[in-house]
Amino acid sequence: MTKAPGHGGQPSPRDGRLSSPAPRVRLVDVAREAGLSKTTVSAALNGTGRLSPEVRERARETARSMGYRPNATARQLRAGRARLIGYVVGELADVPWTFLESPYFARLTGATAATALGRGYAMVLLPAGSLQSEWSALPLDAVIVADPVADDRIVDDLLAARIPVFSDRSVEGRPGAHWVDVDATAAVHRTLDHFLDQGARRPALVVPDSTTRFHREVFAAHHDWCAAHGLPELAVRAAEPGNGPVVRAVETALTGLPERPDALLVVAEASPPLVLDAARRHGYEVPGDLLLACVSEDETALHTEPRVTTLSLRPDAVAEAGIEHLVAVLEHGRVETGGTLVPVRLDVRASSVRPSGHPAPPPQPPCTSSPPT
Amino acid sequence: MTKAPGHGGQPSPRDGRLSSPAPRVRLVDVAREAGLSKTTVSAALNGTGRLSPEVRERARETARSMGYRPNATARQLRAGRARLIGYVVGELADVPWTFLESPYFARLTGATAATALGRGYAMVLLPAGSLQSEWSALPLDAVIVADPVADDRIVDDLLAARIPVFSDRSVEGRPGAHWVDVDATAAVHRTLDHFLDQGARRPALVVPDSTTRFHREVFAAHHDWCAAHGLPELAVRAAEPGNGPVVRAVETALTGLPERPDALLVVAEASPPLVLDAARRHGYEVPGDLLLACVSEDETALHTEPRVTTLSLRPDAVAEAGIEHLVAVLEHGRVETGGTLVPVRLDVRASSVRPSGHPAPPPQPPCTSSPPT
DNA sequence: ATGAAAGCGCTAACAC
DNA sequence: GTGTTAGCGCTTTCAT
Repeated sequence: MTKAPGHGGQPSPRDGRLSSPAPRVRLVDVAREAGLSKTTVSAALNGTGRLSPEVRERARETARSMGYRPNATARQLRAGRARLIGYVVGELADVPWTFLESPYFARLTGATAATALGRGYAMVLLPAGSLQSEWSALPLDAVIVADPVADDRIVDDLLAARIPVFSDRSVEGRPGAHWVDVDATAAVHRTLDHFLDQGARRPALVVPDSTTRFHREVFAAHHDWCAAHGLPELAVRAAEPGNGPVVRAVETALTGLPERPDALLVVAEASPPLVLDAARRHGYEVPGDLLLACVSEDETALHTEPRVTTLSLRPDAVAEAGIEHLVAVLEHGRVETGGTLVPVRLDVRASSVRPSGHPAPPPQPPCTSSPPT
Repeated sequence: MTKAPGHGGQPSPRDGRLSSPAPRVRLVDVAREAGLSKTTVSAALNGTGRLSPEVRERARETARSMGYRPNATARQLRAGRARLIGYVVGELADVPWTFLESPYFARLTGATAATALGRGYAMVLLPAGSLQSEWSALPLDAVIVADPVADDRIVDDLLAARIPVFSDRSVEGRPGAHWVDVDATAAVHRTLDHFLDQGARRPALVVPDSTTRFHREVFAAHHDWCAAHGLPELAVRAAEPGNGPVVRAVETALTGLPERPDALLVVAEASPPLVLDAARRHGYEVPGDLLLACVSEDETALHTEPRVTTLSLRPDAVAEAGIEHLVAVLEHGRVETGGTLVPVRLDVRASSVRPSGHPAPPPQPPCTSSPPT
C-alpha cells in the first residue's frame, strides 16, 4: 500500500519504519535540523522578519538540502484564501466540455488561465451546468462564468454560497456578481455598416438560437440596424452551434429566404472554409455575388481563397479585462465598478470587399433562389 | 475596503461590527447555535459517527438555516490531500496555451477534466514550459503532462518535488512517473495498410518536426513500414504545427517530392477542408488522384465534399485511461502497472476510398510535378 | 450517544 | 534578532 503523497503529509503518525514512502519534510523538521525555530526558518524562507543574513542563509541552505517544500494547503488555510478560481462556460450545457472545441472559447480559456496565473491565481475547469457537488469541495476564491445560458442555476448557486461571480452583463446588478462583456451591438452594426459601404443592400445574418446574452443581443442589434436602414431583415437562426447546424443555417440563408442576400454575416463558430464551400456549392461567388464575414477566431480564415473577413470578439482582451476586474475585487475590495465592455475587431479581408469593376447587384430582385447542388 | 471572502475565513478577529462583509459561518458557530459540539455537528453533516437521528437532523437543519458551508482548505489540510491535479500540454512550449486550439488537445483537455471531476479531482490548467513558481503554491496531488517535448524541465521538476507525474511513454521507467500513450505505430501502419489496400503505391506522410514522442514515433513507423513494403519513403516534416506550416508542408509533399504521391497521410492538426483545398489547388482530385487521410479530431472532416478519412487518436479514451491510472496510483498505491497503450480508430470516409472504375495509377512515373496555382 | 482536545503545517503577534 | 505561542477550520481518536 504505497502512499503517493504528492502534497500533504498524512495525519498519520510519522513512523520511522523502513519502506515508508519517505515522510514529507515539514517546516519543523528543517528548524530542528538547522537548530532554529519554525518562525525563524519561515521568515528566512519568506524573506520576512528581521534576520541576520547568516541565519537566513543557513536556514535556506538547510531547507534546500533537505528538499523542503512548503505545504500549499497549510499556507492557504493560514492565508484565508487559496488563490484558486473556477471557470465555467455556460453555453452548450447539454454537451459539457465541447466548448473547448470552439476557437473562441479555446482562446478565452487559455487567455484566462494565462492571465490569472500571471496574477497568481490558478484556474480549475468546471463543466457547464456544474452541480454544487462538483465545486463545493474546492476552495474557490471566485468563479468565472463565461456566457451563461438563461436557465443555468450555477450563478445563483455560487452567489448563494457567497462566491464572487464574474460573468457577462446578464448578471448585472446582482450583489456579488461582476461583469465583462463583448460589445455585441457594436460588432453587428460595424460589420453591417461595412457591408453597406461595400454596396450590399440585402445583408443576411446567421446566428445560433441560444439563450446566451451575446446571441440575443446580436439578433436584436441586427433587427434594429435593418429597421434603422430600411433594409429587409434577413436572419436565420441555427438550431444550435456547431459546424453541421450552422452550415445548414447558412444554406437556408442563401437559398431559403424571401430575398437572395448579397452579404452574409455568420455569428457562430463555424469553420470559415466550410462556410465558403457552402456558398460556392449554392452558386455564389465570394466576394463577387456575396460578401462574407464570420465572427470567428479560427485562423483557417487566413488560409482560404479568398481570405475570409472575420470579426474577432477579442477573447484575449476579454480575459484580461475579466481577470483585472477579478483581482481588483478580490484584492482591493473594488465593488463599485459597473463592468467592462470590450470592443471587437473587424479584420476586413478579401471575402467582404466588393471587387473593383464588379458593380453592386441590381436592386432587390424579389427572389432569385439558385438551385441547390 | 470590502473584503470578498468567497472561501476562507480571514485570520482577522471576528468583529461584530456593522458593514463588515458578513463573516463566514464556521462549524463552531453552527455547533454553538445548535447547542452541540463541533464533533457532533461534523459527524452529523458527514454522516459519520453514531448519532441519534434527532440530533443529526437538528444539526443539519441548523447548518442549513445558517448557510453553513465547510471550509474546503481546512478539510484538505486535515485530509492530507487536495484532490487537485495539474494539467500541462508540453507541445508548443514557445506559444503556451495555443494547445487548446488544437481539436485533439481541446478534447483531451475536456475529457481529462471531466473524467477527473467524476472521480473527485479538480484540474488546474498550467502552461507549457511552466515554472516551479507557477505551480509550487498549489496543493497538487499529481500532474498530467501531455506530450512533453524533449527539453521541457517540467517532468524533472515535478518528480524532484515528489509530485507523481502522468505522461506519455517517454517517462517510462522513472520513479514516480506513469504513462498512457497512443499507439502511434499501429496508427501509421494501419492507415498505410489501408492506402495499400486501396491501390496506393506512393503514400506520402506529413508530420510536424517536433520532439514529441508521438511525432517521432510516427516518423519512425512510417520509415519502417516503407522499408518493409519496399516502397519509397515520401515524408515531409512541417516546420511546426499549425495550419499555415502544415498546409505548406502538404504542398511540398504534393509537388516537391521525388515522386508524385498517390496517397497522403497528414499527421498534424490541420483543418481537413484546408488540406483538401490545397490538394485541389495543386491539381489533385480526391480521392481520384490522391487518397487522403488526416490524423484529426476536427469534425469539419464530416462536412467536406468528399468527407475526409480521419484517424482518431481517441483523446477521450486516453483521458479515461490516464485518470483511471492516476486514481489507482493515488488511492490504491498501485505502482507496478507499466502503463497503458490506447488503440487508435480509423474512420474511413470517401477521401481515401479509390472510386470503383478508377484504376490505380500506372506504376511510378519518376516525377510528374503539377504546376502550382 | 456526545464532547473535549489534539493536531494537520504554516504564519504572525508578541515576548524576550 | 530569535523563539514561544496561538490560532486558520476541520476531523478524529479517546474519554465519559
